[in-house]
Amino acid sequence: MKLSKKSEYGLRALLELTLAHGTMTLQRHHIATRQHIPVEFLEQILLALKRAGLLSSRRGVKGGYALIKSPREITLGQVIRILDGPLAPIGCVSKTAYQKCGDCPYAEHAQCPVQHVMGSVRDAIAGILDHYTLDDFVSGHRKG
Amino acid sequence: MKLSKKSEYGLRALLELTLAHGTMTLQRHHIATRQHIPVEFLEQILLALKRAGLLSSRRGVKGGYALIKSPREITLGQVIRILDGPLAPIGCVSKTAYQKCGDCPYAEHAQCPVQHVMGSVRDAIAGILDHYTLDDFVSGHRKG
DNA sequence: CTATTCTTGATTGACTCACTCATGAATTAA
DNA sequence: TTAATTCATGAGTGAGTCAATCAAGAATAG
Repeated sequence: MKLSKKSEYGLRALLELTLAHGTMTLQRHHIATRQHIPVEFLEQILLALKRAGLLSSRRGVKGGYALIKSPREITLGQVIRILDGPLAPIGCVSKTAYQKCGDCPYAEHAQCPVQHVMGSVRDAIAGILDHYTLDDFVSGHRKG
Repeated sequence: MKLSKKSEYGLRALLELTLAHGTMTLQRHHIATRQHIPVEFLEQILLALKRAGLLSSRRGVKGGYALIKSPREITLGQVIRILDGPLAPIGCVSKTAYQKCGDCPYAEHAQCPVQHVMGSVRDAIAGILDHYTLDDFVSGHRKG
């Protein structure tokens, strides 16, 4: 039930990129110093987000990263799935990365009590994170 | 965002103990074979649950484990906290094990956007697991 | 006393987390 | 064209966690 540093850093980096959206590109060291994130680690994160299609990048002197899509189209759920994998607490209730549980004696029947309650937990988590956009994320920040 | 094997096994073991509640004690090998759990690993789990006050145990020939409290008084939230630690996805939103985040630039202001959304996630998870008792757990199973 | 069962604590191998480093490729300014 | 800057790729590392496994001890019933 834990959010990794990778995802936390990723969200904080996207916060900066959302604030800069439309006006400028941000360099990794800029994001790193503003958000207190180790640069080399941040780099992996930004590249993963780029490969997933959320960011564009340019190399060289005036290079940097920028959001490709609108902050309203990117949800925290997407971001966390990219960086941390599925939201579901257990593979057999994941909708984006289902995995049959091998050792569970109820595996075949779909009457597994663990599966039942963990399904609700998954839905609750996804219900929040898949409807919370980067735009919501920064507006909470701006207002606060 | 993941449930450990330890917690999963713990819940499945408690399922057996709940079904047997009031009628008999169960031995670890019995639980282990019925639920396909490695005995030695199960042992650690049962002992942790005992230390936490959920189970009683007896040694010797007619020994075994039994639930101490009523299945209506034990929630899955309690169990998972014992075996896996806090439900909160991040320390700074945990109610049972709060921890200030060290590197977050918003740490002091309580306006941290990550904290805000993860607080809702924590509440959603705890809202389910802290109201779901062992009794609910097995009745879903019995009916299903 | 003996077999059974829980109890305690140590140990293990594989894996993941959170970085860190080294090297290469693109871009721009001089 | 050269040098400086910045992203890109991939490998490596140390600490720690997960999921067991093992060994030796203590209580209980018969």
